[in-house]
Amino acid sequence: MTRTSLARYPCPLARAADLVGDKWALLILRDALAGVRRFSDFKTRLGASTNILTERLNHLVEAGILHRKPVRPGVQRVEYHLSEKGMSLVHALLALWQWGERWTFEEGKSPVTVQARDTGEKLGPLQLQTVSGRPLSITDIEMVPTEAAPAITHQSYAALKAQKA
Amino acid sequence: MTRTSLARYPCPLARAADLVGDKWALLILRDALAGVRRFSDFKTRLGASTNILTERLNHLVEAGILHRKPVRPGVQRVEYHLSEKGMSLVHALLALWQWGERWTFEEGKSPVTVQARDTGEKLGPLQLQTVSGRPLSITDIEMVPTEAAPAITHQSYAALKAQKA
DNA sequence: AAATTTAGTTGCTTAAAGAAACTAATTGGT
DNA sequence: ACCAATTAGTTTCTTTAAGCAACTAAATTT
Repeated sequence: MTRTSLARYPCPLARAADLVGDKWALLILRDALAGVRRFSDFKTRLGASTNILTERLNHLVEAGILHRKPVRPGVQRVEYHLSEKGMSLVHALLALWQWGERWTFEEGKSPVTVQARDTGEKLGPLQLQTVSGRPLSITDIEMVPTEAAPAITHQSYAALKAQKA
Repeated sequence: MTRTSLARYPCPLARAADLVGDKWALLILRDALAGVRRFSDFKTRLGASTNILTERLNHLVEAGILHRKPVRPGVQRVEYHLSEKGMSLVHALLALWQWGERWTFEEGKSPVTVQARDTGEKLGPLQLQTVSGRPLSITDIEMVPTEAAPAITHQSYAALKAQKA
């Protein structure tokens, strides 16, 4: 009865969810993107207990999303830095952020917001587009299997559960 | 020792994470966006046990993300439909999806992808922009407190944990 | 050099995840 | 119309993980 791991599911969303689909992980990433690096700072900002925080940070490090770096050379105390892989979660975090502003606060009542660094302008919604830059609306897209998908697509994902992490 | 609820945290991301920051919720939403409506279809596609699925669907219904609708008038069997609130999670889901394609599969090996419905073109990355439409890169943005934020911003979020859901 | 802060580890308790077995409506076949 | 199968759950039980508290060893401050 081990906990279901989505790491091997043949779906990008499932695999992403396996790594960051968790409340604490999302909050850690929020703070990391805001520049937080130290264990104690994460702790006070999140309010999570140390064992939980330790475990989540280790997971994110194993996943290559965070990097452990000595605070100064020669010393074993570490800071947690975002890797490129971690940085590129901004879009997802920001999308969730904007959704949260729209649906979990009254209009204009969000206590903290994201804005353009240079002019302070508010952000608009993330724009869907094709690789060539043609803008799309949310009804213009569809999920389709690729050539890389053998029989699995039309099978049940349940079969995957045989292979636990 | 109740589980920490993020529902009252003064942060849009925390509140969003409270509602959808969970593996099963994300997978349910993925399938809902792909057009799945029936309990049994969710079950076979997710491979979750029925009690878990029941609980998650109920949560999403309570949160106003899904709607329960009788399959036909006069009958008590229901289908789960996305509300507008649910639909507007597309950006977040798609951002996670794209991150998953980039970082959890080899190039071009994702078995299922999202594309433009009309031409089948691949999607490009979600584009950050200001309300006026000026494109921004991920380093051009910053998190800032608003006027709606009283003293709380510089306090620890830990204090919030006193108020459990 | 002593006191404090930082970054954890260990042990314990409660809550949630997961499996399996069961039930009541609804639907399909003959 | 009747019986079998499917659908949408509920209930019970076991295992895993969340959360708290107390402790420890480096590093930093005074």
